[in-house]
Amino acid sequence: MARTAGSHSDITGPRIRGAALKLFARQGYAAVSMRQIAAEVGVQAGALYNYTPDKQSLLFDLMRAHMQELLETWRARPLVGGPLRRLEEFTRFHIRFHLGRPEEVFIAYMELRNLSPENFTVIEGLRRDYEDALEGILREGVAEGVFEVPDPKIATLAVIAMLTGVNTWYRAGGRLSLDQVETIYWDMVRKAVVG
Amino acid sequence: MARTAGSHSDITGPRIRGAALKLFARQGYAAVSMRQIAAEVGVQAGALYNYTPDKQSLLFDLMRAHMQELLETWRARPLVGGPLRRLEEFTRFHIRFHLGRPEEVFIAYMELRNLSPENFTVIEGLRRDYEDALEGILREGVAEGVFEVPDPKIATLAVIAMLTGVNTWYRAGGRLSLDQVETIYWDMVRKAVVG
DNA sequence: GTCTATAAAAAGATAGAC
DNA sequence: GTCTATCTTTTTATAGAC
Repeated sequence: MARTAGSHSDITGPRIRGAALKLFARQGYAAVSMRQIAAEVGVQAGALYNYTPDKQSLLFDLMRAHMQELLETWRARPLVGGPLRRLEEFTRFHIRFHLGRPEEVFIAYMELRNLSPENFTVIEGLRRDYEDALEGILREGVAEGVFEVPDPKIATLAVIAMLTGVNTWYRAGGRLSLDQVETIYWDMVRKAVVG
Repeated sequence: MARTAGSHSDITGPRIRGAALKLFARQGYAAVSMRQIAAEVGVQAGALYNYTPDKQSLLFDLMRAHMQELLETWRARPLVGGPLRRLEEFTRFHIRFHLGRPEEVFIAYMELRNLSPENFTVIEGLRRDYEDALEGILREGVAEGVFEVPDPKIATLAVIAMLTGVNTWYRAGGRLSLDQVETIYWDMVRKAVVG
């Protein structure tokens, strides 16, 4: 059955989000024009407005989808073992998830200031939920005497900053396998929080 | 002695750099216009071009000055003690220096992609020099058997990422003093690299 | 749903008066 | 050294034909 000429609504939407993801990650939200996004997709700029009310929504939708997937993927994992085992799970999960989505991660960290105030509040809430997952593990470990952490909140932020930093240097096909990288970071995380 | 009307070359230059620093840090390089910078200084946009050839040079000069001051301040410190002592020095120095310059640090990390290729190469070289300072300490500690680090290069990047992360949450006048923050991070760094 | 065309605003940078 | 004025380009977003 022939498709109506010019009708591609089922694929154009995802392609627009994909183009925005790629371009925002490479050049930054403010430096990317709607025309560039349209050119990447292969349509004219005006057509974009059938899929997004404005440029801001494009950014917000990307960031929200990323943060929600991060949270839901973590929460869907089976809860096994004590704090030490779960901290290792978190460490390896965080590295693997983030290295698998470098563009989304880059945008999520770099473009917070380009969100409208209302959108910023939403994304900050999701980020906070994710941090709470790690903080819960650390507090549990402290309560059980497994971890020695003077300030669980700061340790949470320090560990996440350290782990996320892997995205700045890791490239697939490099000197170390993903599993080796996970193990090296887990070694540092474990030693840092175990008394 | 009366000054020539409209002549302020000795103070306008620094004021332009200060305004650019503030605005680039808050809104991002691409989102800031030359007119905004001029308004912040209290001059018209055209006057800026007496002090900078273009917007790109404004960004580059800020980043280069920051990285050079970071390197020179570190190198000016007396070299005392063994690897453990020097790692503590580095940790406390890094936190104190970075928390004292939140805007410069933010720009140095967020605006790399807005540098021209040639300017990017220069800044990356300075950043690499700074990383080498820490890597040297770690390698020395490994050689002396004080540190147990499977991969000094990765440990360098991990430690710097962790320490720089303090800028995302620390605010003067908060629950913890600067010295307390330094001590908490030093505790984690020490444990992470000592076998 | 996509196109062309355009409105309306803002951008980087320059020219020339003072 | 700073100003006003302007050139030239680019921007986001919309209107209306197909």
